Amino acid sequence: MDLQTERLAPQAYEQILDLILSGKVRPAEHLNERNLAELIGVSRTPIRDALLKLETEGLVVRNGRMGVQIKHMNIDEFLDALEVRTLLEPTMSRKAAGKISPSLLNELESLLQNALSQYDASGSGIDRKDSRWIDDRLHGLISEASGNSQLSLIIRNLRRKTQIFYLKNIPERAIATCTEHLEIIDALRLSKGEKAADKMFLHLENVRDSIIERLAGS
Amino acid sequence: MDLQTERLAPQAYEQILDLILSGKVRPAEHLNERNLAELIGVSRTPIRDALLKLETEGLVVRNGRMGVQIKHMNIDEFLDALEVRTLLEPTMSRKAAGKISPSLLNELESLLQNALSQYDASGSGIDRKDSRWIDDRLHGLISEASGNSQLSLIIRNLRRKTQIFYLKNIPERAIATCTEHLEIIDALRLSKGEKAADKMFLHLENVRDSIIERLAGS
DNA sequence: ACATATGGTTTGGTATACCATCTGTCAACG
DNA sequence: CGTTGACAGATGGTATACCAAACCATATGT
Repeated sequence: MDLQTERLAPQAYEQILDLILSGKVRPAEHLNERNLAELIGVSRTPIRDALLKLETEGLVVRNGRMGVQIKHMNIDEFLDALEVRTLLEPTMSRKAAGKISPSLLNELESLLQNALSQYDASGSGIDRKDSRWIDDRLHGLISEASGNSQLSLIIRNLRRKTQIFYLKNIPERAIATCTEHLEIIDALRLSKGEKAADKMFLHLENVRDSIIERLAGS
Repeated sequence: MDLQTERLAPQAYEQILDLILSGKVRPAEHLNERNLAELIGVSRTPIRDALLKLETEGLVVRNGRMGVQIKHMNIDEFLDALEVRTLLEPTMSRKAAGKISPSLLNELESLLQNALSQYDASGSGIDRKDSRWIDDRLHGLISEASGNSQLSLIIRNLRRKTQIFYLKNIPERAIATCTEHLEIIDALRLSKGEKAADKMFLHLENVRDSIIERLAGS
């Protein structure tokens, strides 16, 4: 194998995480360590490290000798995670207001405007990978700016769990998400912490409602 | 080795966790996999599994080839964790009120009364191991009763992090903690969610203040 | 035809071998 | 005496060997 200086376990982790969050492997699908090892081109050891980490993060479950599979999130667990996010992310936004740098806000705004105009042009919705990347960047930067490291870690983990659930989100929600995010950015830019918290709260309520509505319809 | 039916990694995890939380190994002390393996009587593999899990839970840090050590929590990280707990645990208590069974409340109350009378008798404070066990049971049962699985997981992890920090807590706080916990239990027994949330909030404020005061004094 | 027995295959858990790198020490040299 | 360089030991990361359990499918007996 290559140099030890570039550790293999983190790379395996990223690749497996991408398989999960991009929906390339579906919940209930069984993975096994040897196949993953061959796929990624390393031995079982880094794969096990990665799976172990994913397990303690709650993204996969390992069923004894029945292999590992993506954690199946039922609606209750999803709502639980979203409820905690609703407790934390408005507070996070309030704390971030006035601390996050204008240049970062500009970057976020242009990302969002870009996605929106891309949608107008194509009419075919926003690529989910792009959408997820922008979401991660936005929530990530805001949580960093909030200055509470624990908050950042927890929210990142919770967001992944909710992402697993709505892998096939509705295109219209992607648009609404953009505009709601823009409102949050506006509030942050004006250093209006309370308003940012409100907007974040409403955003999460909308996410919840759209999921509930979608499940009721099916 | 023994049967595979009893997996070794979880046992190693529990033992190492106890070493950490009981203060048998101090922050900054270096651990290495081979010594731990010999100490616990298994090979390196289960040890690595356990350390990996502890790392992703944020309780230890692994510095490349410089071994692993208990994560050193500075005051800021402690306050961050406690701030998140202050956001979550009152809500948890509110949700638990009216759901937690009276028999569990009775069990908790007798545990606390027991600890208090033991203190009165000996005058030498409450054994830290007992104290921690009661704390875990109380917060654990309440978070379970809240019905939000994600909340339980997050709070358990946060509590461990704060526990690492105040390993040598002040004996008087142990007493105050008991009485504050009893107040929370009372509120829960009367199904007064709002009061339980208030009491939990005050409890966490007191924890924070006592730590800050103690650090200022030294 | 159905239930049970059985052997072989697959899988994760554990142990161990190996390697590249880091650490620490000691000696040689300025 | 101080600095540096090299060598030996130790350490974590990775690969691999091995095992017991679980699974599957075929065979066998009733």
